[in-house]
Amino acid sequence: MTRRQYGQFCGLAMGLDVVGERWTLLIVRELMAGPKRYSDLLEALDGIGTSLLASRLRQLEDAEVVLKRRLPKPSASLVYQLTESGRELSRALLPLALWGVRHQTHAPKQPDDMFRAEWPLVFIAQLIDGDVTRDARYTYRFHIDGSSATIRLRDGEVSVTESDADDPDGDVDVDITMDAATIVDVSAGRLSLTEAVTDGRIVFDGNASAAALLVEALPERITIDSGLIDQT
Amino acid sequence: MTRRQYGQFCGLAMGLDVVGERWTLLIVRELMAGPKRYSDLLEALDGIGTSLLASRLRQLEDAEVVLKRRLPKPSASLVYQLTESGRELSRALLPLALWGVRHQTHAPKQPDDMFRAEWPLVFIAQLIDGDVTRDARYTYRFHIDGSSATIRLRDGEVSVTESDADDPDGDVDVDITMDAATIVDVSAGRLSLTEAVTDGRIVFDGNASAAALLVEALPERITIDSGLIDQT
DNA sequence: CGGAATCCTCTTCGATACTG
DNA sequence: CAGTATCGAAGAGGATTCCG
Repeated sequence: MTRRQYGQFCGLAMGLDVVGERWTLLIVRELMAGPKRYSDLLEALDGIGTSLLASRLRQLEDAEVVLKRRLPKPSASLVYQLTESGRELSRALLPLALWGVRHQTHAPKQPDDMFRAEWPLVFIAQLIDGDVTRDARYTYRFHIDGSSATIRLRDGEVSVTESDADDPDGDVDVDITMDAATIVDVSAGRLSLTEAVTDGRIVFDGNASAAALLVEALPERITIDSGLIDQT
Repeated sequence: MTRRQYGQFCGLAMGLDVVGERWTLLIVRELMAGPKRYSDLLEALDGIGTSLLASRLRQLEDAEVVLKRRLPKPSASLVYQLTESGRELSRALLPLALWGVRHQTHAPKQPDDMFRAEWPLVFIAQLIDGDVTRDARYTYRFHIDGSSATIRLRDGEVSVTESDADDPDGDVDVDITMDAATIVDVSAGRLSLTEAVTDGRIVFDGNASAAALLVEALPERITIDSGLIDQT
């Protein structure tokens, strides 16, 4: 069984041969918030159908975008995670995600739309200026429309993970609360970060200097070019 | 008939709801080389099938990524072209295309792979540094594996168009010849521009200072981050 | 002739059921 | 928990036909 390919000698077409099918890039997005198990993916990607997920994961493994790994001792569960190539792909998705949120926000939020706090955060995390956060070791827990996710700054690295809202996890420095419409307005550049804060649409609670550092490390206003600015 | 949507309140998912279906992004890539007629698109996108092309164009019009326009007087033919939103999308595709060419070049080139000189050039043109070319008015004709395309620098703007190799078009300043493997190696960063020139894999013929300007305006070596560097 | 709509076949997707 | 098997529905590919 040979998958449908475009048969074009072109970077975009070759990329789409690998990650252009339905659901594939959303699986990659899920794994941008750390390694996940098969059933985590199945739960996050409502509607995917179990055999299609299995098939997509196999394709991504074959393309060396994703690898399957058995977690050490206590858990011993199988997880899927991004390879180096997968992480490079995830950086290439930021401009596309910013374009999508900027041009394609139909209604503010359909009542039956799915939403997870990690979805915007894996992209916004890419906008954090590493020079500003180089020596910081802070943990931010976001609460957005009933969903929670955590951004950690460690040794100049930024990581995003999902989190249960009532997970004790005592190392949280700042709790940040907003609704889904707000983070989309900010992501689309319709609302600047300070506007959102002064309007009370984003509420910080906890270590004030940690909160200030995060605001300083993010662009004041996200533009379509934010994803194009070199972050080295 | 309601199109298949992901139903997720996420920028990437919303973007893919519009441009994530088969062929859609390749239609956008075609229009990055200027307005084209229906039958031009049908010819360039081998295998698409006429009714699918019509349907995709209608979706892109509805999403205001593409618009249909009647050309003035003499030709009076219908052309499709990118809107401002479509041009922003095309900028967001550069990192994805660079990822694709870097990680997914299977064999050097399958003998039955389609190829057009404009395909790599619409992306490479985005890497041209506008500060360097601000006052230049040069025309470069590329000849790659039997296919030709033209890059024009005008008033700080860069445009790419397809061109018939034997089109007289007397305003060409430099002819640039290479094979498809070379431009892919350069795009993937496996070969630097000066290496390619000194190895004779890229041959310039014409106005030497125009040629030197183009080389100066391009990155010496294309990296996965080249698409992420702000070009303002 | 350019720009499609129709029809038919084949493939892919989505959902449910089932298995190691 | 991590998938495979199955099957009806939707989408894609190719040829032909239609319209202005």
